[in-house]
Amino acid sequence: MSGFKSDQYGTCTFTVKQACPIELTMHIFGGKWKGIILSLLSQSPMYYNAMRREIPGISQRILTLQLRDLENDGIIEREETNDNPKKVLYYLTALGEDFVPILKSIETWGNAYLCKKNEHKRS
Amino acid sequence: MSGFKSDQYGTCTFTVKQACPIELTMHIFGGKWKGIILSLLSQSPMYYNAMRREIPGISQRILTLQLRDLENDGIIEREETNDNPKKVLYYLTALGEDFVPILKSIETWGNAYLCKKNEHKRS
DNA sequence: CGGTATCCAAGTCGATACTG
DNA sequence: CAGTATCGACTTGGATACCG
Repeated sequence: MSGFKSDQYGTCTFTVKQACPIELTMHIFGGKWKGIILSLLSQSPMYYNAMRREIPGISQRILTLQLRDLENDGIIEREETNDNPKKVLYYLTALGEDFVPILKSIETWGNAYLCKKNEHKRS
Repeated sequence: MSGFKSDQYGTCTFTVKQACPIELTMHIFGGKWKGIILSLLSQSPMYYNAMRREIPGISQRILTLQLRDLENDGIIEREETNDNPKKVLYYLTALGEDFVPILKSIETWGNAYLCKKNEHKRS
């Protein structure tokens, strides 16, 4: 992806009219871990450390980065508790909820794809 | 994305079971121009140069690369004519066709997103 | 017409260490 | 607990030139 900040998409000037929102959406959800994050948050709101535990292999830096991206793009929101030390709860916005059905279709397609590939290997 | 070749996904070992096919799918369709390419091919099969004309700003190298990716992942196929000079027709496979409805949902979501963002700017 | 080859810039991820 | 800072590695995309 090439140097776009989310806010710049408002002035997108593609001549292929319908392609632009697709690229935008793929850019928003295309981070390496964003699918996992979204599918976790689609089940219930979740605290930062709970997410880390549910996503083995992700580093603190990367989790924070991806969460910031999603927050800046209006897909999730964060809410700090008053505990000490504080905890931060993440949850989907309405915009994020709207994407969940699409995420499910994507998951379904991916599973079908894996099946077909495995068929190929066996033959 | 991190060094995965498509074929390696068959041995994916994520503990978050459902997240893997999502990441796989986003990886297959996540290239910068793949959305545009797919939405063009969803309308009709298309020759290489016709695609170039319909996607202003893409270079030959990149178009070829993205087409190769999609071909290797089983989303599109190519067919050379016997003309001289030869022409190459690209078209969706069944697997690719299956993704078209999802692409439409993604486009719809993206348009809704752009609307909301523009509302924000005006207020 | 439909590509390759080369070379470079930018983006993205990751490991590690440190902090309020 | 939930980050930030730094630095390095790899991937992706782009400009340009050339080829069968």
